[in-house]
Amino acid sequence: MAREQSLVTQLRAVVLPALQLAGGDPAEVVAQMFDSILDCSAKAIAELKLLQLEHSRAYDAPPPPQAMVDDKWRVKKIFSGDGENAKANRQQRKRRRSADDSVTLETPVPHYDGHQWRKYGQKLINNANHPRSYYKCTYKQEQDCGATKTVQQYQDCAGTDEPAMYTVVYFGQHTCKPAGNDADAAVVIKTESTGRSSGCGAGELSPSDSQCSNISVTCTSVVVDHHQRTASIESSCKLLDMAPDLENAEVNTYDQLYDVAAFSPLDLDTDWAIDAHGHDLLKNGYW
DNA sequence: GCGATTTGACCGCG
DNA sequence: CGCGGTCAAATCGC
Repeated sequence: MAREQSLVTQLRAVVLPALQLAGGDPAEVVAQMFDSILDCSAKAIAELKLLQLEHSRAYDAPPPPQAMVDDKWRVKKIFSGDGENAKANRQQRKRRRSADDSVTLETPVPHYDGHQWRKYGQKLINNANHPRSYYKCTYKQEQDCGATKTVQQYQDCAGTDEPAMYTVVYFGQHTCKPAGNDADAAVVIKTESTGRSSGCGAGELSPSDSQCSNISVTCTSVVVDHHQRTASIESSCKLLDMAPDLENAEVNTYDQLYDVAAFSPLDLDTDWAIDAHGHDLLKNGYW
């Protein structure tokens, strides 16, 4: 995947200048397509890295979630705490990160890692051109999930064809289960017309950010059930313009299944989970 | 109105 | 004392 990403980036650098010389709209459309391809591969890489991390932790005597959280944070002052003083309460919560137990990832699309995050801070860091953003798991409150991450851009993309690159550092481990996720092993491919570009997941990036693709998507929902090896199109969408006979179609082979999926734009903002079939593929080295 | 983001203040650590 | 991480009130936006 990394190799593919590198090659696409190189191809982009070759093709785009030529198209821009020719002038016209195609250059813009092609640029958006390249961005979308890079978005997809970066998300896949991020997901695989996280999965790899979770696997390696599973084999390395995983501590109970709460113990992990407690080990990760060091609290210097513990106040016996009748809570009479708001400052004292805040001090009790003050913690400092340990460099251990963190995973660093470099990616042009820092938000597509399969989890939902809430931004809680932004800070200018010494000797850095861009601020660092701080995120915690959306489900921290409800499910006491201790996962956090920081995102910092380290490569300027202004005036170049290179995509902006971000350093993403993950701390802690997700103990949450995203809402509305059934135990069912079906893969749900869901996209919707939000007007928001596919490249701007958490809304952190400015509209001018080069990672934002302006390709609009109106496909609303495709459900793929690997158990029954069927796919049904749940609502009409642009997908049907490309393949009108797919509506309510039954797809009986995996090749057809993936053909359907290939027409469907990936929703990179949605939580993704690898289903049982995916785990089999992983186990057998197909990915 | 409510959830998410922004931003200045606060705090611990080195 | 400076830096980085977190908090929480203010603000935004749907």
